[in-house]
Formats: sequence, structure tokens, C-alpha cells
Amino acid sequence: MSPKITDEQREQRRQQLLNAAKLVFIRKGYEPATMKDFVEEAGMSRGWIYLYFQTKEDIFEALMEQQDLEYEWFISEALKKTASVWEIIDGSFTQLKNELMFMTDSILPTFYEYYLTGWRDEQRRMRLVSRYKSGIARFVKLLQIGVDRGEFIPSMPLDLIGQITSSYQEGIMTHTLAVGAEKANTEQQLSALSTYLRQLLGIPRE
Amino acid sequence: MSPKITDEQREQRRQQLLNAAKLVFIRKGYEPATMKDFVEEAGMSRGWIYLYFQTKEDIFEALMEQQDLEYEWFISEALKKTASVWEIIDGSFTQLKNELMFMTDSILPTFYEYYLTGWRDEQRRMRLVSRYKSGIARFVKLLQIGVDRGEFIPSMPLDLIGQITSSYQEGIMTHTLAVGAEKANTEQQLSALSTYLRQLLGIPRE
DNA sequence: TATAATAATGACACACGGTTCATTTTACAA
DNA sequence: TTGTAAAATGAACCGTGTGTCATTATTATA
Repeated sequence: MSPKITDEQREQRRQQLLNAAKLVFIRKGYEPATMKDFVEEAGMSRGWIYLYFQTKEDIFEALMEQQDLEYEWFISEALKKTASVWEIIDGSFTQLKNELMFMTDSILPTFYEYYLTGWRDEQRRMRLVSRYKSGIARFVKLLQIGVDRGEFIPSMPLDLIGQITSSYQEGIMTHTLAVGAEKANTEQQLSALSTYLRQLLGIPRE
Repeated sequence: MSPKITDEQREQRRQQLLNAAKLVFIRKGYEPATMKDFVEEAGMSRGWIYLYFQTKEDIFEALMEQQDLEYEWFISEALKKTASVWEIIDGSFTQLKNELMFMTDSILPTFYEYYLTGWRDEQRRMRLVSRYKSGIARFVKLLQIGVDRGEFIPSMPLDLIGQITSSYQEGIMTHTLAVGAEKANTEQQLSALSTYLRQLLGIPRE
């Protein structure tokens, strides 16, 4: 009698697969990626993967969960360090800009692909909606802190501002994805978004 | 010796297939749609389709071409009828709103899917870029007419305004697609976009 | 009516990914 | 060293879509 691997080892294996899958997703996108690809990237045998995940979707959801946690952590850290909420928002725009410049190395495009192709599936749609809501809510919460601190005097409901910012930003991202940062004029667009958001939040121009 | 069908008949057949394909694309989206589906929807035999189109991509491109022509025609008609350029733009927002409300009956979602999953393919990317450019150019041309007529006093280059509007609009569309018009607050978002565009174009508030 | 050209058919071969499961390997415990 | 339980393997099967091509159906012309 003897279980061969500890929980920790099992978790390591799982992580190993997720890392491999992430690489494949970045390289090929969501749809074209196959279980076979993951297994090959991880250097394991075909049947092995089913000991850890049942479907490609499971794997992708797990990856997104990780991503979310990282982002959550990033925001809370920033809030501890920074005095100004606007600085955090502006910083995240800068970070976004950098990510968009090297989009081909990012899993972001695959996220969009997953979302935009998944709305016909009831399961996926539900998860999508919940992710959308929590994403907006997180942002609105941040904005509310700014209001409480007297940084912002918003010209419309925070919810709407959150939604506007989110969709505008998403549009910029998809265009960048489609034609590249240069042709989409990504930098200037993000700058325009920043100005627009300032205005909506009632921050005076510098 | 005798050819069996005239050019006109052949064109009819082609159109018949395109109509069937459009239905399938609307119903299933781009990736899941198969040549088999088209053939079944059109009520023809498996091999038949290859007498008209080589690949699914060919078919979809042909559909987009049609769509483009229709839109081109719509704009030129509107320009003849309407005195104000802003009215045309505003009208197209209204039209967009209606389309977004019944998105499931539209081929729009499939367009997005096609775009967002196609950027890794060199061929598709090139077509995508050219479509992006011509789309923006068409809109900028319209804006220019407004400037010439003294309707607009833009606060930034028309190109940038065109890009901003386009990506913002696209963001609203993708969000609507993802979570539905109600949850995405589509109506208010489009109204905010309209206000924003007015401002960028230097049109005084009514 | 006969025939020739071509439109249309659908069976078939092929490729590929998903999934299972009998078999082999591994590592710990006795 | 040996036995054993779990981990890992990979051959094999299944389902599905693609694309081809020999065959059949159709119709204008001779």
C-alpha cells in the first residue's frame, strides 16, 4: 500500500500542466489548441492529462482564476502603497499599454477569443456574465474609494462610468489585436480614454 | 454540346448557397459552422459546394463583401436625402442600437468572432487590416463632409476621432454580445458615446 | 430522338482530436 | 528483496469534417 505522490506533488503536476497549456494558448489561441498540444508541451503521455482535467474549458477556467487572483493582489498592493486612486488607474493604463505593445506574448487575445466565441453556450455565458459583473464591481469599488477621498466628483453614476471605461478599453484592445498597435494608434487612443475618464470623474485637467 | 446553366442561373445558385451559409453562420458562429452544414441548409449534396466555393473562408469573405456594399449604398442614399451629417451619424447609432437589441438574429457576432480569431493567420490579417482602414476612411470621409459644411469644429485630427469612435463602438458591441444589452447597459452607453462624439466634433449641446 | 457536354451526386478515403483502458512503471512499506 | 497500490503510458477505438472522383442525371443541340 502506498499513495505515490503527495498533495504537494500533485499540485505541482497540475501547475506544470497549466503552464504548458498557457504557452499553447498564447501560441495558438483558444479554439485551435488541443488536449494533445498540452500534453505534448508538458512532455507527458496522452492519457495522463485526464487524471488532472476533464476538458480544455476546465483548464482555461483554471488559468483565468489564477490571473484574477494576481490582478486582485496587484490592486490591493497598489492601494496600500499609493495615496492617489487616480495614480493607480493611470498606472494600470500604462501597464495595459505595455501589454498591448507585446500582445503576441500575452494570453489576453485568447481571453477575448474565449469570451466572444462562448456566448452561445449557456454554461460559458453564465460564467462570462459573472466575470463581467465582478470586473466592473471591482473597478467601481476603486472609483468609490476615490470619491470618498474627495479625489473625484463624478458627472454620472459610477456604475455607468465603470461600464463605459471597460467597454472603451475593450474596444481599443480588440482593435489593437486586430491590426496592431501602430495602425490602431493605440497609444493615442489610450491617452484619449484617460482624458475622457478624467472628465467623467470630474478631475480638473493638469 | 451544351452548357447546362446560364451565368445568371449560376449566380442564383451561388446566392442560394450564400443565403444558406449566412443562416448557419448566424446560428452557429464562425468556427462551429461546417461546409456540411451549408450544404444541408441549402438542400444540396456534399460535393456540390466545391463547384462554387473552395473553403469556408471564401464563403464568409463573400458575405462580408455583400454587407459592405449594402452599407456603402445606405450611406450614399442617406447623404442624398439628409441635410445634416450629424443626423446620419446619429441615425446609424440608432440603427446600431436596434441591431444590438436583436443581436442573436444578426451576423455581427460572427464577424467579430472571425476577426478576433483570425489575426494569427497572415492572409486573414491582411484582409482584416485593409477592411479596418477602409472602414475608418469611410467614416472620416463622412466627418470631413461635416467639417466642410461647417457642422463640426473638431478638437483633434479626424483620423483619431474616427479611430476612437470605432473602437469605443466596438467595445460596446462586444460587451453587449458577451452579457446582453440589458446587463451591458447598452442604450446608455451608446448615448454616452454619442455625447462624447459630439464633444470631440465640437458640436454644441442641444 | 440521339448525343454530348456539364451539373450534380454521394460513397469513400483520409486526417485529426477526444477518450478509454489494459498494461507497465514507480516508489514506498513490509 | 518483494509485494502492492497508485501513477503513468500509449495503442486503439470512435466520431466528425474535408475533399475527391467515378458515376448518374439533366438538358441544349444536332
